[in-house]
Amino acid sequence: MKQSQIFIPTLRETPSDAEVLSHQMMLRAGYIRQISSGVYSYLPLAYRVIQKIENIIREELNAVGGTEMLLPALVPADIWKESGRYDTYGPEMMKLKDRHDRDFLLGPTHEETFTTLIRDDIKSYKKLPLHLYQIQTKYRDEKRPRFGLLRGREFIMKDSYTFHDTEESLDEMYNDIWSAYNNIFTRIGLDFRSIIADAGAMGGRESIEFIAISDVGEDTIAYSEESDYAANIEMASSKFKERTNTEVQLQKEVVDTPATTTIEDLASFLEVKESKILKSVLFVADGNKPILAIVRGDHEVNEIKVRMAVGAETIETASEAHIEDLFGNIPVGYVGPVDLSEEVTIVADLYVKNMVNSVTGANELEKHYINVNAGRDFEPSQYADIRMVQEGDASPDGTGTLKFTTGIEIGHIFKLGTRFSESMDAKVLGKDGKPVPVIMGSYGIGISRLLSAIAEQNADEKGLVWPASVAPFDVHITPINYNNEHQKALTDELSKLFTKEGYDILVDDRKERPGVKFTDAELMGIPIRITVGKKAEDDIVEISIRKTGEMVETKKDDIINTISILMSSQEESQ
RNA sequence: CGGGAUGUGGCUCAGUUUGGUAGAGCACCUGGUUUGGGACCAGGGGGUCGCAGGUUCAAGUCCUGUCAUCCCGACCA
Repeated sequence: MKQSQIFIPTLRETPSDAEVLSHQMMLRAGYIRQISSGVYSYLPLAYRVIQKIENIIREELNAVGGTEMLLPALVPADIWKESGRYDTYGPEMMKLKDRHDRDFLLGPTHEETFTTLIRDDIKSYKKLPLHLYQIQTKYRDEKRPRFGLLRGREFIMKDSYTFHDTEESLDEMYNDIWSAYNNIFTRIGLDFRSIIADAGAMGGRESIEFIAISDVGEDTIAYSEESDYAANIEMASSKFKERTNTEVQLQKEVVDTPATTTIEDLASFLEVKESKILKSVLFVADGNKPILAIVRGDHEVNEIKVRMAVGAETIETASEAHIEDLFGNIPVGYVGPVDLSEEVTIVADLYVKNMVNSVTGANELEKHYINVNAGRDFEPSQYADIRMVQEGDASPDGTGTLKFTTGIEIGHIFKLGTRFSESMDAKVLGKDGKPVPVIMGSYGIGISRLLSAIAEQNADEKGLVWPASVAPFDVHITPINYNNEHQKALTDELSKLFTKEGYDILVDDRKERPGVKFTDAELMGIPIRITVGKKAEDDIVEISIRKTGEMVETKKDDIINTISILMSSQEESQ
């Protein structure tokens, strides 16, 4: 393909509204343009990368039994009202009305639409399992779109849905898709991790997130340096060692503790370590059940873990009004688990088991108890892991310690169970002739976000550096002077030869000076560049590798061979 | 939604303090000279200064409102 015929508007300077490297480079290299906050046009180069990514996804999903289809992005509100998400999904949903004043939305995800389809057309377990997927534009009215394609309001997503009559069938397909995802991200050349994630948000029970490691990522993950354990920080746990504390249990006492509403103040006032204090945080589960979560003073409560421990759908920190209701008019700093009303469920972190003679709020203004012991002075309804892990904690699998890193969520798979089939009444007849709700899974890959993730991991100060598997072209031929007859003849000959061999070729036939061609080529980031210059008369050209900057001269007759060696070493190095 | 910042030609920005009727570099067009790392010379096109209202003889500049974009946070997944 000739460069003069493609729309590649490169910029010499960095647009002022781009902060992160991938965004800057994709703008400068002529891949994307912004049309509105979080809404982008994909120019020809970006679209070629997208198509390459899509084809890798198709190959891998088709290999595990998926079939591609396409649903409308425009969704009638009715089916979202059926599932209950029309009211709960929130302001991220792009809502609109048609001329008859009927409610519609632009799909942020498509569980409802797929479930409707299956409900109406699948009546027997014999038609299951089924894995359907689509590649489609999704809409989420994000509060704060950012970082170019990383968090957009309109974005391209691959979403799969699977339908099953048994849990075993779901497990099997979920695992197949999990490994397909690993293949996809590996082929794309990403440094990524699959991590344990929170499935609660989608109403499911098990979920894995795929995270591309990156400094600009919005997710924090905890991982073991010595094993393959990795989890979203909200889901991460650490290895808990129960110790038998030989310290003698002392008599509980009330002490005056004026103006000590924080753990820090209390610790310095009483001259004890923060780890000697019981931290109490009041939550409200499912809108009405008060939960008092207890963790060690130097630990933080993890809301999601509390929610899971008590088996609640939703959880939030209690409002001041709620606290006053239960404890009277005292600051939260004086709240504690001793002598609480039956109404409040006490959940204690595992580490509380190791604590003896602790300090805790006396539920009275400016007073704390000292020498409080769980089991004697209060009885938690359960002990559970409800703390945020900290860097340096032991990995839960016993191998290595936990480190934190940030990353970009590029894929997410969920075992949904019957969350949607029950609310939307999607049932099939089982072997025994009785209707059973269809068991579902859903599986997403953020395709447009992948562009940014790849670019973040593969750009340098000169521009983008695409992995060979997704590069918009395989080889970039830059004749120094396309008007020179030798150079033109050799360029055209090589172009034909490569095309015949199955390579995607971009020829810079523009009447530009060499410096312009080279800097543009480096911005665009095609893996291999062939420079046709003065030695064209002798059928000699230069091959340069974008990633390493390495450069070799080669004769025309050896070129296919040389390139295929270089390409395969590129693939391997990923 | 809270905090911060910015809107002047396609891009980067100056001009706003102190009001006097819009500028530079790059990009673009024409001609010429150049041709292995963002060339040079000459000529040229392109801007209701985000939008609306107000003050004033006069507004890019002052006032009020509004919209948009970006960053931090919160939120969401």
